[in-house]
Amino acid sequence: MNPSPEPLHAATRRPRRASILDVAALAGVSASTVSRSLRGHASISAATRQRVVEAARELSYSASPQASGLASGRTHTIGIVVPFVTRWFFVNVVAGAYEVLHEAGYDVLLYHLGTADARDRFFERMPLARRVDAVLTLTLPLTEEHTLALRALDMPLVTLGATLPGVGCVRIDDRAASRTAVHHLLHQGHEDIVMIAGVEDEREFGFASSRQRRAGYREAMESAGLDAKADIVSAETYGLEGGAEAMGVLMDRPMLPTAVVTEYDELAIGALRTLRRASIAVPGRLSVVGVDDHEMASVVDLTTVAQPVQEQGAVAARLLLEALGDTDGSAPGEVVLPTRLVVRGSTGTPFTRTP
Amino acid sequence: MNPSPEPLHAATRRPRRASILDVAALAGVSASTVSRSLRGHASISAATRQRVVEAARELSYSASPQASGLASGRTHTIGIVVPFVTRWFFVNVVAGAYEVLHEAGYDVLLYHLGTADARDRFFERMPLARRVDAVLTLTLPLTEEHTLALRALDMPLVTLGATLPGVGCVRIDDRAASRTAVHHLLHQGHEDIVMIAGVEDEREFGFASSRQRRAGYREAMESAGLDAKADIVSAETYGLEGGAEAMGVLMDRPMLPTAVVTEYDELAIGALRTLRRASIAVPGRLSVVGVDDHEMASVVDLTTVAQPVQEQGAVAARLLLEALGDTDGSAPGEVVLPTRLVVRGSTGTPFTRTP
DNA sequence: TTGAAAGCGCTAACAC
DNA sequence: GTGTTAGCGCTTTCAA
Repeated sequence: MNPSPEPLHAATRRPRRASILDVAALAGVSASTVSRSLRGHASISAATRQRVVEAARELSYSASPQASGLASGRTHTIGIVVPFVTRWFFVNVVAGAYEVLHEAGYDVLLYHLGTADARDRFFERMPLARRVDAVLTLTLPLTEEHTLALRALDMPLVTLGATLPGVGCVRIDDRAASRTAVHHLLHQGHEDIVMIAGVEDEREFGFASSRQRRAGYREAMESAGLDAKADIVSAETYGLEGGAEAMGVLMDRPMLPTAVVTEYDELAIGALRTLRRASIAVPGRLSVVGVDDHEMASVVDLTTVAQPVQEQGAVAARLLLEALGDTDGSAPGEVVLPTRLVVRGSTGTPFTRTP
Repeated sequence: MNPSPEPLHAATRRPRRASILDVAALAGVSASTVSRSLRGHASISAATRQRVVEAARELSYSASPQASGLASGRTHTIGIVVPFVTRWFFVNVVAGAYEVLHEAGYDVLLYHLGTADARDRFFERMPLARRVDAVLTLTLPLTEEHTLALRALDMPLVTLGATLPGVGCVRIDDRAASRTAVHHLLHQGHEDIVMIAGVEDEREFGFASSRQRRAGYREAMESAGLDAKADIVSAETYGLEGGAEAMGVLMDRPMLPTAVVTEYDELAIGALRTLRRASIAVPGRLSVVGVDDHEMASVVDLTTVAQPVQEQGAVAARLLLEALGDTDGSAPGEVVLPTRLVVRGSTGTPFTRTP
């Protein structure tokens, strides 16, 4: 083994990256001219710019974001704050936003705020300050203090899946989505329709969308004159396992409903697992419908109300870029994207004891 | 509508964030003392530090990462480079790494390099330079030029799922994982075992793990004296749809094998969807086994070889932190994590025409 | 159209 | 222990 892994033709060590001065020297101009040329300022002669660009290429120069950020006050970075980094919905929203932001030259700084405590700490210390130019928050249950801290940042802000007064927002109509799911079951003749909804811990998981979807379920039941039958089982944990357990709870009851609607697909998928293991026929004995159109919905043949996920991320990103362009804080819009029912094999006519 | 959304009690506008000088003034010390106190330098009297910390809290001061980065040469940011942002494996690796890095005070900058072109552009412009302190690359097929550019960065580097000579690496034994899957089928009496593997485009998807898993399959078949039957079908696209289509291709052949092993679970899950739609019994007519233990594997009852995913991310992150601590470039280790067979309901004894 | 000079907000080397 | 003095590598007035 060679104790010194460096080649002996020294000078190769730490090939200090070229600075703006190196480029300036090579192009025979001043640093300011380099700066302006490279950022496409109008007031630079084509010839000069040409020389500068070539010099920069020659030295593989690109400006230090740190330095230019410090000098200009812009970071060219967007912060995205998510409650779950691994869940299908969030992952896809981030992916959608990422593409748009990256295209526009922005880097993405990801913050994962999985617990209410993490959120409290985060908004207290506000690591976003001076690190990003704008913020996208996903579906986070925010307290008064959180939103105040966010506003104090005084930078473009867009929320996704949750509304904040006066803040740009992208979402679907969660109530309508939920109603659509229930209506589908009603049309098939179901009356005993129970909802499996997400964790019911306001501080930790108080997602606005969750409240809305629960409300949508109740509305649909009510408008069908089935208020008395409306019944919501809350999952104990987020995701698949939560749905699986909730279905177990439902099965322990004396009477099984004929249909279940879930707040989101992962709950439905978990429920389907429990049903399969218990050999309960779907949709023969029980129909199941979700909301999302999760990638795996097609695999388990789940009927669901599809929402555009990557697109929501993309739209949110564009809203942010728009706000970043304006100097005046033009009215931040609210964009509501459409959902649509996707009928698959997990729903059918209700089970009856004596057909 | 109020045309001026600002409160009239002016002065609230843009409450310039406190700088280190403000804190220094309030605490009655110099800027350097503030800097040292806040970063826990040893040579500061407890009393002074106390005063500084309080002053900082009072003004909700926290250092600008831009400025401190520029001055110190460290960014307190780690770059993670992934080929897919939405795929289960990558998402979970990122999540595992994120927790560890975040805990250690590092921010995470995410780069998505979905196509070979994107990779070429990325490594040419190297936006990582001066933006991060260390880099974690996930399973990327890297060309000579890419790795050179990466090395020229001269910062700690760890790869996950792919080995790079002289670079720290975290992975599983992909060949062994694949062999385990095949052995499981062999033990059940299968001989007609076909592999469904990922896209076979070296430039775009030439993942090392893919090559290794294919090799493992061949080895296992060979050591069972079944070389002649070894047969690999490559998917056309990455993920579920790829597996679904590949299974379709397989079904169009005159003879269906009795078992299929896939390179990773999403392919297996896609294959299962195709099989269900074609009403081909699993495992009655065909057994299916994957590699990963994807979250959904339990839902579709898929037998698979489990690998620890978040843990791989966490281990990689720790390797990075270690390298960041050392001043000498101590030998970057290679960590190989164990896999284990998880038997579920998608595998069974081979189908025979005349039982 | 270009250059000189003054920072951006911090940290680090050197004094004391 | 603590303060002083230089920068880190850019952008941005302000002049020319």
